[in-house]
Amino acid sequence: MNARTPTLSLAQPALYEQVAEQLRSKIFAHELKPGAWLDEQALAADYGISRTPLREALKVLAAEGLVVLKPRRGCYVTELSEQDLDDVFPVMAILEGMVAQEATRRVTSTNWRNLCAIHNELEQTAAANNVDGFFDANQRFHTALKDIAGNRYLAQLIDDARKLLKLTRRDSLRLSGRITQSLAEHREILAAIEVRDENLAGQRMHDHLLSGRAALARLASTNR
Amino acid sequence: MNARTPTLSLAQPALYEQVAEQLRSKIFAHELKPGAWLDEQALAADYGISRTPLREALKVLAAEGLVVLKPRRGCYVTELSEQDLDDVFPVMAILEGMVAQEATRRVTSTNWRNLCAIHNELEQTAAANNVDGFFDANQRFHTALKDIAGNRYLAQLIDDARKLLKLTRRDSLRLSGRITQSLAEHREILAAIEVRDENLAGQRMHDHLLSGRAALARLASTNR
DNA sequence: ATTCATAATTATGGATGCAGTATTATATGG
DNA sequence: CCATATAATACTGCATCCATAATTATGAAT
Repeated sequence: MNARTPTLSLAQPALYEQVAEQLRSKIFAHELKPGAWLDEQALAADYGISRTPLREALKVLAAEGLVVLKPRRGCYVTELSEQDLDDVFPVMAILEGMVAQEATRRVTSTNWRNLCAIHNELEQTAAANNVDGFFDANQRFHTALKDIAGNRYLAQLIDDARKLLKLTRRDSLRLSGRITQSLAEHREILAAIEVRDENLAGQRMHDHLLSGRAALARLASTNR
Repeated sequence: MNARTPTLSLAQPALYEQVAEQLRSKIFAHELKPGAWLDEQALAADYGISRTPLREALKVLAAEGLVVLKPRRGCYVTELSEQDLDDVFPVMAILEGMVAQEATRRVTSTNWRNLCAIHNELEQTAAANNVDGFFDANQRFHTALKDIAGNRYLAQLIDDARKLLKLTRRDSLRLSGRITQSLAEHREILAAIEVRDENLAGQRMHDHLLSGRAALARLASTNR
């Protein structure tokens, strides 16, 4: 192995991957709404590329569940039903619970300080009623736990599930009182980690996720 | 909607899907071994098709984790490390545990009779030391539970994980004594379902999967 | 003989072109 | 005026072709 052949290729990702990422952003931003048809040649022309890499990108997105490919009929952005949410959320709750459990087992003093730092941001953004800041810190808290848990497969599944859930633009944190409740739940989770009670931490994280689902359901019923 | 436009298209799957399925079989049969390079034009020539649908199939397999795509360097069958197995198995144990729990909650008398019928096959094939028969009935038992649980997302994750595990040809059931132990565990799971103790059923299924992992690990150490 | 540089070969990534099927528009009959 | 049949259009799916990067083979120099 010499300097000329970088095995850890920092090479730019393939074109189809770049396109897939662009499309993901468009889907998450609801620039491409659920149910919308993806016009291959229009998109290809848009990006100034041919249909070949674009179609490969669509295959990837289909595997992630973000779009559905109807043979001979084209590609459409996935529409999540309430039933789908009811299927995905409990699974995600279990998986996030497992992360919390595993992380509690493996947490070091360095990790712990980092978690506390992020939690402080949660406290402060919540006090300032800064929803976006809370959302961001919340995301980083869960990411930090995944890193501590150290199970790449588990982390992958959770990331995939989160991508799916992003298809619904609804955000439970915008529900009145939800931030306060979410913060309280986080405090309890952190407390369980502090005393190294892995089962309790797992259980509380699990319930935390389901509590988020319930909030989302309330949001759905008020929004109609 | 008229007879001319079958919305439930029974149309044959796209070529890239057929190819993906063919390749999956080859990978599972270890005709294509972990680490092996997939020669695009050779395979395309083999199937008598062009490289385009073949490459689309490879994207799908990559998303499933069965192959890895190295930019500008080609496509290789995924090699699972022991670490990967240690990551995947606990997750699968959790998921299968959730299936058992959910199925216990929803099982009907009809379901129950079906489960018992399959379990009887387990008993008989085990008594006859029919490993392949036991393997098959075992598969159908788990599938039946997934159907009863009725969570499509959960079922999908488990199927994906099982595909990954098929990359290792090792089969814990071939380990001496494993069938007897597996059968005993199944009996306990069934008993928990019978008394509708969902938590116990989930716990026992979880442990059953981990017991399978342990057997696999023993197999790995004896095989070297 | 071994190592490095250079040339030839080969494979991947992407673009273009074409056939077949879905969809839409048009026309004809009731 | 509406429904059905037919024609026109448009898009998907696949094949072929080309450019570029990677690998291998060849040759020269130490």
